[in-house]
Amino acid sequence: MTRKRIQIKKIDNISSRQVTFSKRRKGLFKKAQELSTLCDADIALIVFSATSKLFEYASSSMHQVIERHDRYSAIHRLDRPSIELQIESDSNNILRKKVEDKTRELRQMNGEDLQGLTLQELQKLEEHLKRSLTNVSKDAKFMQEISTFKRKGVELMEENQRLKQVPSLIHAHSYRQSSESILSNSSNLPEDGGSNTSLKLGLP
Amino acid sequence: MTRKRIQIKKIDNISSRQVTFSKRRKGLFKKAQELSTLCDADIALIVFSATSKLFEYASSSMHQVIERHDRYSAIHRLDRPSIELQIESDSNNILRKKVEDKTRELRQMNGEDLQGLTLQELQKLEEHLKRSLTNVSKDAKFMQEISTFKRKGVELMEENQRLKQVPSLIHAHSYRQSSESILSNSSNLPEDGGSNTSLKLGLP
DNA sequence: AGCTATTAATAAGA
DNA sequence: TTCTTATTAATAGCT
Repeated sequence: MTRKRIQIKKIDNISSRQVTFSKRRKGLFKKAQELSTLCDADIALIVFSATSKLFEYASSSMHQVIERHDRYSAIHRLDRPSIELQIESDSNNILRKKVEDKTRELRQMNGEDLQGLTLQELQKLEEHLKRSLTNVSKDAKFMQEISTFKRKGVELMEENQRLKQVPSLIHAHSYRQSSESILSNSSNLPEDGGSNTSLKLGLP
Repeated sequence: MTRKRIQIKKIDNISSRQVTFSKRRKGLFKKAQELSTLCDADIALIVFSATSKLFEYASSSMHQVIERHDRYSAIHRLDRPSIELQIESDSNNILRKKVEDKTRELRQMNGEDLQGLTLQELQKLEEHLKRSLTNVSKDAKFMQEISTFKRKGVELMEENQRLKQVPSLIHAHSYRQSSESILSNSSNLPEDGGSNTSLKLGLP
């Protein structure tokens, strides 16, 4: 991926090997992090350099991923040092549980991962989403109306400016007429939707 | 690295997320093994998908690397407790940020905390919620149907049991009649909703 | 699963 | 180590 294609075999020259190690290690960790973020994956990456220096990355916690891995690979015989577990199980564990919970909640709000829910829970979720949708739709509609009003305001001000440059003799007459034509023109607002908008102004 | 630059955040669309996961996972594993070969590093990489499937790579043996990692961090914890603290607070901060992000996302999914969003973002959220609601409603309806069918099944079996104790002379006659009365009775299913249920059975 | 237009990573060199 | 740059490698959006 550079000036020249290279063969994937151990780099002979020690200093180039070290340079390459730094660069590629950085790239590898970045990729791991990106995969974790993009795809909601739980990742642990452990790298020992040829000189036995440790570099590590874990999307959640190293211990957690390793534990999970041990559990997953059915051949787990020795328990991890329990002291570390005790220590870890402080604020970190609480936070991790929070992240887990919220992640699940979000997935369910997205309509994924529903198979664990009872019918009642599903119906509650459905109601919840309906309420959320109502809120969001109301806001979206409101913002749409606001932008329409803003546009109208600009049009009126421009019209106003033009009229101020007209000789004062016919000023009153043409002002009234032009304004009316604008108002009756491009009005996309529903009749009652627009009429009570002022009432909503304080809320959303 | 492609047709378009992407933001590094969780991919909304499920199938794109899965596709990206496969592609990038493959890339990540390749990079890990290249680094291992080129620089003589000892590497372990553990990846759990969002659906909890395990993928792993180890340049030597997974167990060996994990053991080595545990030894290393144990030793360095004794030597320099500050490193451990540093790592702790780092991951703590990351977790805290995660909780924060997900909390905000959830609030917005609930229709709260919307004032920071643009009209476009609001409309996207609205669409998102509509899609979620559709998913959830579909699931809920499906489960409702399932439970209706289950109930009917129980009724039919009970009826069946009773009929088996009736003298065989009038057996065929009463069985047919009674079954029909049950079927035409408490059916709350919409006509078309019920008709294609068999097609959905494999999916949810 | 493939195919490319693009972006991202990085080998060399400074 | 860091920066720059010429190239190669990875991959996002499509089909």
